[in-house]
Amino acid sequence: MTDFVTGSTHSADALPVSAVDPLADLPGYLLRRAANSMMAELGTRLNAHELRISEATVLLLINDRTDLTSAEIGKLLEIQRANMVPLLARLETAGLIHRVPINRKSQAIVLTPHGRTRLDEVRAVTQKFEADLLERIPAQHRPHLVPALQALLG
Amino acid sequence: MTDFVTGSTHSADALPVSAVDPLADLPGYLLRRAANSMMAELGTRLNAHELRISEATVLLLINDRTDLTSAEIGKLLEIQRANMVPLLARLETAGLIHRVPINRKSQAIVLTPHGRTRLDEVRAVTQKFEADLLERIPAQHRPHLVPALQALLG
DNA sequence: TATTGTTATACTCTATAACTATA
DNA sequence: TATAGTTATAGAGTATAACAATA
Repeated sequence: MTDFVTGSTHSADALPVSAVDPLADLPGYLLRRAANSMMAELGTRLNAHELRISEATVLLLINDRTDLTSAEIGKLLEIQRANMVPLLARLETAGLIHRVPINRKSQAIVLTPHGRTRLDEVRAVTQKFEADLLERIPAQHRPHLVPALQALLG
Repeated sequence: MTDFVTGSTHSADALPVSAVDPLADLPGYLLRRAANSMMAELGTRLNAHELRISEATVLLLINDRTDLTSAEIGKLLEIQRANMVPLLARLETAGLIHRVPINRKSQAIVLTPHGRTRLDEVRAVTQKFEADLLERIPAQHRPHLVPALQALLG
């Protein structure tokens, strides 16, 4: 059998992970491995819609807002101002967003009609993904994940 | 005040994160953000010891084992065989590991005496880091984090 | 035939410094 | 003075294809 996440092929009756990998009980290490696995999975699903995770995240954040600037999106998503430039350029080239001048210095990033349609696809993908992710977690631990992760963010 | 993890400067009495960031309740999104924040923090701490996270992880895994090959380390840590090459080259150049031939095809990766000394430093850093990470999580959620993350790995 | 170690390459995310134009 | 948008660049992690040598 092949593991859904890791792709490893240990049999089900093998020793616990920690016996073969002494790091497998460390929360920080697990956090990185789990995030990498889950983001690889999400990336694959979004790739079918020709979007990167960062691009889909921007679409979800903008939604119907018409007041967000590039710098504000970056702050909310923890993306450097400089790194927003190529990201938004790709979304603009794909016809998913357009720029509405606020003044001569700032411009709002707004979804185009096509962008709104694509956002509906993104929402379907991410909702399915989030549901699948939660289903992998045993019920008794499930309600604790979001609060625990939020605590790590401050 | 500046947040330990995110570096953001929202005041303590601000609206809940989900009010300003509609993604803040999604477990997958939180998983990525939390992992990024924590790994940035760990990276900074290890940087003081001139080690990357991946390098420190390899040292922790090898420990006192003398039977691990590059390919096996890669499988355990989910690092591609090809990406192990520069990683081990850096550790070898730094005098932390050396290679012991197993046969004419394979070679074991083993810590040097200096590597063992540096591993002790790494262990101190990572144990402190893991403890700090857990302390950030409210007590009622704390015991659920590791099992939940392990479930995401398979 | 399958695996080990390796080279080469490329993509993504992330980070910093610096510049301009405007608030 | 501070901020918005941008350019350029670099570091780090990750991924694939391909090769020679050996199990």
